[in-house]
Amino acid sequence: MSTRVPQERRRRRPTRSGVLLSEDLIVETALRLIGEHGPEALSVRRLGAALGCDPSALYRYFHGTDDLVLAIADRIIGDAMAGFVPGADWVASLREMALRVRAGYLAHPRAAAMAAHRVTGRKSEIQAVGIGLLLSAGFEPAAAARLYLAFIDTVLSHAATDAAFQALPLQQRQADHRAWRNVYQDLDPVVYPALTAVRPALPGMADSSFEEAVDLLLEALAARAPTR
Amino acid sequence: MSTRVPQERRRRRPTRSGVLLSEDLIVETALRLIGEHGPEALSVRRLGAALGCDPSALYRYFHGTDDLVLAIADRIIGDAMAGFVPGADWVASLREMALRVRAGYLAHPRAAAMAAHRVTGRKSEIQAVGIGLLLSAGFEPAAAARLYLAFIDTVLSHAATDAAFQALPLQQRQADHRAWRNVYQDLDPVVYPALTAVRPALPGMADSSFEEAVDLLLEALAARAPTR
DNA sequence: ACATTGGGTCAACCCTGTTGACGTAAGGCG
DNA sequence: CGCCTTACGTCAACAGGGTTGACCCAATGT
Repeated sequence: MSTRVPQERRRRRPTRSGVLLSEDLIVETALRLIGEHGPEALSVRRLGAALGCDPSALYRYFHGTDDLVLAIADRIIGDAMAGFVPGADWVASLREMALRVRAGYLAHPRAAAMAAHRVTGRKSEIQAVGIGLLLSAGFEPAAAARLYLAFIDTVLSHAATDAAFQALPLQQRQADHRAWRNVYQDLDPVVYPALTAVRPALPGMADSSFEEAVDLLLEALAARAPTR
Repeated sequence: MSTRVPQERRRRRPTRSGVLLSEDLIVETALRLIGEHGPEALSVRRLGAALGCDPSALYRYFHGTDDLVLAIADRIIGDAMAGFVPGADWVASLREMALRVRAGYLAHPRAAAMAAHRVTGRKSEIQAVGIGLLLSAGFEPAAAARLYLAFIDTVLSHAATDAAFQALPLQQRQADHRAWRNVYQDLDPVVYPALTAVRPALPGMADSSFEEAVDLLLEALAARAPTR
């Protein structure tokens, strides 16, 4: 689960500035902090200051920074998938799941970039729905599990990369952008004749290949589906 | 490029302990440090100690930690792709590229996990070769660029996720592993009847879905290829 | 041989996560 | 109603982090 200090909490005591701490409040404040001032603005000390409590008070709710990050990741995925119900069309349903995951990450790019590589309970819940969709498509249980894992791992990874790029400071994003362009301008047309033909068609860095990748995966899955 | 302090460097002066600093030596020492003692062992101070120089000396070669990380990422990708030449079979060539990228990341899991989300010059070099392969497959230039971007982005992202998981401390890896299993054990068979059928077929967390995902992508690309 | 300056060193600054002791008030219970 | 326990907010301290500016020495071009 998200919280690693799972004891039932009674004995609430207001902080010095009158705030009643809670796991939810901490996670929400952390998300707000990250969203407003960037991912490096999240520190135990700053979070404590934003909450109006001593930094060490947070250790009553989370075992450490890692725990907090996991809770944040859980919250992001949970929000993104809230209210999702798979439909009759399994391909369309898988696509919607993928788009929801990405939307959730991009809604909190900097938080997602930090947390995306950790497996959490919420992420696992997604798996239950997804494997069911592939079973309904006629795949054998073993194949359904294997293929869905490949699908969702790819979606989560790709979405994480998108989020990580969005999370970079504008300066670095532009520098990375420039790096792409420079490569093509500096390359020798004799060595890479193919590239000169492509140059005008190169996609801008602003675009993401996420949807294209999802389409490719879904095409391959549909082609492999037994009943058609 | 990797180094953001690109001035030609003359005036070499041995350090107090007799070592001649260089960009390469620094990157190699950093990789060694990370490989031996984990990613959190990489700090300017420790790196200085390992090199036998004052920590601040490193700022003559890299503008800061971020620069250093970029240089490390560059080195990893460069090493992985060293000596690669695309063959006649474009599908096989793309697959080899994917496997090389992943192998490179897994060779330095902790370094890759830290650096994987940054775009670097080396990564761009890969693109030149890849787009050429898709052009040779008969794709239009615009489609070739778009599809290859989707392919390589996915491969890099997925490989980064794999590396990030390998980079986790054993304790956390096991905890994440347990989280997966628990979800299935705790789920209600009435709500998720599909899952109970799959349970014995669930893949272990040790396995990665990387190759399966690459196969799916390549299948979709082959199906879309004009000349076949 | 000299002037220039690259670059290694040192000290200092302020940040970080984390922990142990401490005490206060909230809640259960008689 | 009032005591006792203990959850939990607070405080102080520690070790470690990145980064910078001043300093100065020696390697280099002339």
